[in-house]
Amino acid sequence: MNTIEVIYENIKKDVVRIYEEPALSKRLVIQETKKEHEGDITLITFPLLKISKKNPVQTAQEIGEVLMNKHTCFESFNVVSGFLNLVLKPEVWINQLSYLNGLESIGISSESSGKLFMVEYSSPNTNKPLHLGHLRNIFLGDAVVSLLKSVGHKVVRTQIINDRGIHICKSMVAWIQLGNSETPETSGLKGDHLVGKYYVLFDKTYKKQVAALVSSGMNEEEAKNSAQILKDAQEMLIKWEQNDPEVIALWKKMNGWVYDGFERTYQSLNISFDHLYYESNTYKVGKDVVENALAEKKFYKKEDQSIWCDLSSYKLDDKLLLRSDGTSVYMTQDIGTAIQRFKDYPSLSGVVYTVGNEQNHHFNVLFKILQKLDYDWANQCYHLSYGMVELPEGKMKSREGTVVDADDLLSSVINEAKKLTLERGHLEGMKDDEIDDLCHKIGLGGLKYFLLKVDPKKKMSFNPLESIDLNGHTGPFIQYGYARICSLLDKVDDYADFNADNVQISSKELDVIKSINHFKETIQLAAKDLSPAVLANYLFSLVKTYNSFYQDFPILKESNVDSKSFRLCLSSLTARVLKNGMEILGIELPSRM
RNA sequence: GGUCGCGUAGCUCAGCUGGAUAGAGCAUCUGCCUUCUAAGCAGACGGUCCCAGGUUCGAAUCCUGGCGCGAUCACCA
Repeated sequence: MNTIEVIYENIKKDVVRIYEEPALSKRLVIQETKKEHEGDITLITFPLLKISKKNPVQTAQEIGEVLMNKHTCFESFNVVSGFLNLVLKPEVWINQLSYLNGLESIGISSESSGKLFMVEYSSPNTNKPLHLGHLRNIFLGDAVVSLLKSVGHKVVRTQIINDRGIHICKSMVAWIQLGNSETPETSGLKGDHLVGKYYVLFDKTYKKQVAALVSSGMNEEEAKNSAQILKDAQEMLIKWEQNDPEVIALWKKMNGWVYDGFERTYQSLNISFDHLYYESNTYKVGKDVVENALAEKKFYKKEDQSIWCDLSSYKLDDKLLLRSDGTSVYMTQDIGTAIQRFKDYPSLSGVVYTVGNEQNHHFNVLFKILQKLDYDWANQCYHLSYGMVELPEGKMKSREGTVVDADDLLSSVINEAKKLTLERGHLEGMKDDEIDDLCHKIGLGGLKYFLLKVDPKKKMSFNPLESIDLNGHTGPFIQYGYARICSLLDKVDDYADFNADNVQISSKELDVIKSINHFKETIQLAAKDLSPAVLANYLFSLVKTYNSFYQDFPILKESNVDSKSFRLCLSSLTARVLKNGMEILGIELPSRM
């Protein structure tokens, strides 16, 4: 039985009964007692004064006496100004520990909610390799998937592959004109890096051409529109939408390279997806819907044949949905994708779009358009917006070459982890491939934790040196705490049940139990807010609390069998919480490091 | 200019639906390895919670107005 939960409920009921005021239970504030005061549970009496018609101290005293008389779980109570602090008997906490220890799966819901969610994340453009910003997206999305699962939902992991549009054509044109038939095999480059190279080459050539036109007397505006290589790309996009076989063949070939490259990166990140959507398919759905809606007069057409959605009722500017040349834009594709998803999964309770906050406006508009199209699921779409990742010297800019490449970053954190691990020299007897595996876990875990510990909606600053650091508020700190517990538990064959009467519980042990007791509500909160950071910060503080206890009590040297078993139980439970929690964040815990 | 977001220690960040003396990590300094892994622990130093009003028993938290930073307002994605 979850004793603590029951006690909270009882306090509520009793206070309601004392004042015979059912509406009270909503206004009651019951919380954990702050460290600096004596007690476990605190009831704040200020909201009750109007009903009790007494001063705060008298009210607290009155309630305290009733609770003490009625229940056996309280040792004592004290009143500090308006705060009623209740002290629980130690055995209540020991019982709670036994209860938690007996749970099959601690913190994670074993019951299904019956709801199905879809989470979209990653979704990179297929013209550039992944960078640091994508990593925040990927780790965040993946952790949100696990959070939703751990509160009982079913989840479909998805990404939309941005495989069409003018940006793809740019790489293709550049490859034809400047590529010398270079392939990943001949160049030795990972496919995504190779295609990215031609995207950059396009940009360089384009700028050169614009500059040439300007120096020959054309004004800049005009030059930007008439550079030959840009025209070539635009022409290619039209051919692409017309299914020109040659263009399609090249497109398939180059996209294939990119996918191979991404797949390799995903593998080393331990990431996978259940269902992929391709813009090259969904833009057609979008186009059809737009045309039908036009016929129903939900949208309108301008003289130049472009099609628009009127959003003035939402105080937003009108939005273009089909260009005058008939090709579709980003928004058209996203409309199609959303519709396709609810067609494929009619029982969806929600779709979460993990996309950077620079697109807040885009999603705002998208959801409004879907409402305008009368889809009843439009309000089940949620934009999980996250802030940009910046470097100490400022924003990442591809033009200035300050973009942090995902593959490079990953291998550098793993190398660094290896260097530090070998320096410590605690791994005697471990094989080389085991060490490599361990260092991958540490490096990747450190990186994930670093990107997840910050509130998603805030922009964050990424310090390459600090991310690799293994001290302080980091993933490896938590991994290390876990490894130490594993090593401790390794040294005992088994530990018996303990007799609660023979256990003297210290305040540090109490802190650990209380902290563990918060695990479930932390997950629920994190899932509700779609914020893995809440969980990440919780796990860190749990390790700190545990370490503080661990330091003071040489568990294996304890002569009292019950005390020893109690502490081992506490340790193993902490390890289980850490394992479950870190798994949700997508971080593996090595049992030795 | 309009809209949205952010502003907490020297730096990076916590602070749940308003609650008691605002917390961590890094950095700096001091202790602790003959004791279960010192990637650790204990302690010191460090704050006008951007500013000004308002709401109330009580505000870092809610409201209004400033200031600062960022994003966005594309026939780019």
